[in-house]
Amino acid sequence: MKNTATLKKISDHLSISISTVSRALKDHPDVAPETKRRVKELAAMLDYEPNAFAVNLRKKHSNVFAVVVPEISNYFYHSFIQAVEEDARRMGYTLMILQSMNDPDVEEQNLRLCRHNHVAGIFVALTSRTAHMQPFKKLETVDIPLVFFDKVPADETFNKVSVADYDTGRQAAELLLKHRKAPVLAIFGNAQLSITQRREKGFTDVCREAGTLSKLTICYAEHADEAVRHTVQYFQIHGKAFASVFSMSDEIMCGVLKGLNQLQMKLPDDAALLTISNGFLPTLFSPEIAFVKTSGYDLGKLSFSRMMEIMSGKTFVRENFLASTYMPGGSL
Amino acid sequence: MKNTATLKKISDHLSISISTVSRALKDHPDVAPETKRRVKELAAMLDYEPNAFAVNLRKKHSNVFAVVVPEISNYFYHSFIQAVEEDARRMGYTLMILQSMNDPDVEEQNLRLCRHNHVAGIFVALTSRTAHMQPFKKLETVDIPLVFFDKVPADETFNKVSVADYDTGRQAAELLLKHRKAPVLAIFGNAQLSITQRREKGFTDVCREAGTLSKLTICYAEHADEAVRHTVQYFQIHGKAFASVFSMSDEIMCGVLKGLNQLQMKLPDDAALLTISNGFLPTLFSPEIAFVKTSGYDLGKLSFSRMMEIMSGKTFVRENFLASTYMPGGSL
DNA sequence: AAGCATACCACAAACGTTTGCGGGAATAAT
DNA sequence: ATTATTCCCGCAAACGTTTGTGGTATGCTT
Repeated sequence: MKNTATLKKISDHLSISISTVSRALKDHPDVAPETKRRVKELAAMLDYEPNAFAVNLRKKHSNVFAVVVPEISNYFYHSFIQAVEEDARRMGYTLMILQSMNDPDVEEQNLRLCRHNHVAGIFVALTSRTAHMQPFKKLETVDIPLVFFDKVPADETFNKVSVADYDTGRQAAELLLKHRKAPVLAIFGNAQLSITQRREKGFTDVCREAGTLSKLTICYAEHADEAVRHTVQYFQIHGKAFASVFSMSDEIMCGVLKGLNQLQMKLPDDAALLTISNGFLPTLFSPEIAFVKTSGYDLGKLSFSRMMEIMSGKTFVRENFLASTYMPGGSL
Repeated sequence: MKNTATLKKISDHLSISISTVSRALKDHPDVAPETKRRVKELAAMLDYEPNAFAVNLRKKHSNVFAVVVPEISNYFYHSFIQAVEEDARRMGYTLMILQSMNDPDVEEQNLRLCRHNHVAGIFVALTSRTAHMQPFKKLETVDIPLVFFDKVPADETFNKVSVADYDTGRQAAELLLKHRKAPVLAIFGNAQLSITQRREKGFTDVCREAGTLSKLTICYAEHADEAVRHTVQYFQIHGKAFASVFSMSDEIMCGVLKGLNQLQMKLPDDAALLTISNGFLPTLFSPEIAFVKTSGYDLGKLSFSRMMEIMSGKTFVRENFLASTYMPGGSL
């Protein structure tokens, strides 16, 4: 506590001024090479580290980025954070991770915290119930750069980085058609969400273009157990006529698997299964589930580089999209 | 940027001194009620928030806790962090999450960062390869409280909170015996890890006490695919004589499931399955896998309250243990 | 010898807050 | 009327750093 090294202690010890010590440590041309050497030597010996509080107070901003996500217990956000953290560390920044519990109020509270700590920038994935963008607008007035990812606002004036959901939906449909897996039962998530709408549009567009729209059955499941019900019911109603099931997310996929299990149906012979996933869960089952991979990790890398661009003055607003890739599995 | 409210602005506006404003905002008895009212009113209007940098510089410590884990992509640490984050927020603290990539060097670097940012306290789960405790000792000299969780050091002088691994192992064995599921194939993780050793000891102790040690077969798997191999091989060698499989972790459980699937064996009739888990994965399968739950969430709650105790001066060192609970599932 | 540039360094203000101390005015006690 | 007490409030130092400004040697040019 008492023995933490400061500029003052070094300057006293060397009988030079604080400012000279400060400049010596950052190789300012105004200080003699010999002085620099002595200062650096003593600093190393005392294990000196600049007091972050003082530096921040002086510079008026800190070197921490904030990541605000609806919930941290989510593999997608996990890998996103992982990617951002890697780059942040490399650039000398640290990360502050905040979760909104999918509650707009908590989200706003988190933003206050960010402002309050003068973070260098914020990566945010919106709550599904976030209605007004006012708190975010406020951040721009205090010069805190903002990058939205995954769950992004409709507002045109923000920087956004998101998964190319439409293309991902197309990709999935094309795969199923290529494997001749029609008729198909497609189970999507909450129909209100834009992510659902975009993926569904991509999926159906391909079916329409291929003229197989009549062989497509669509339903929606908000939770895994709802997906179980749909799976069981649709297969029984249609007399097991589906050649495949498409699932929009990990959660739905788990439900489908349980449903098929109840029906005593085996993958991939009794029915094929294709899902969209970030890549962890599908490989746990056997056979492994084929999926179109939306990489949180890649999204993190992209977001970070976008953040850096913004901070370096490239201030034009834009939305970036990230492509998905197919990961084969025994279920298809 | 320019229009952020400060004590000075408020004091100028009200023609009183900065110190009075400061005291008024924190209900210091030395300031008149009427003055307090006016100050608070103006502060609210200007949306004043104290500058965290200045406060920290003055107070010489920040209100952020650090959590240092080997890797964040782990459901157990996830739920731990979740729990800590909840309590931290409630107490006005924020969280800084650092991952060590299971690399002692990165771990040390993270600790430097913590010191450098004068965090209020650190929760740390050690890397599996962390050898020397020197960097941790150093933290105590600068008065940063430390709570180890999950992966804790052997050193007696640290505060530790961990899962009661021995008891958890016992609990699992007792359950299997109670359900008359001997003979049993028990698959553990890396035999070098203390967590493995404690769980195995608990498990075998129960078998020994019950006199069923001869019906117990033990093997070790470092990864999921190794568990697959073991499952397949042991069942074939022993002519499917096992009544049940015990798995020490989620990863092993996934391997066992794949192995049983290859063998065309169905749960729970052809073999029962019991695992130790934090509670997410076992419920994804059907039938759902029975497990003994080691709650990262509960561990987080316990760790936080321990941290608070330490910070409030209860400085005696000790190790706390957290009990596990049985979660029934169709696999047993 | 006078002028001038160069190299090196110290002074001091500023960032915004907290807090010990002291002082003046009003009230109460003697 | 004098002293003691209480109630408010301001002064100023401190936390550790960064940075503009200015100053003093030294060497160099005419």
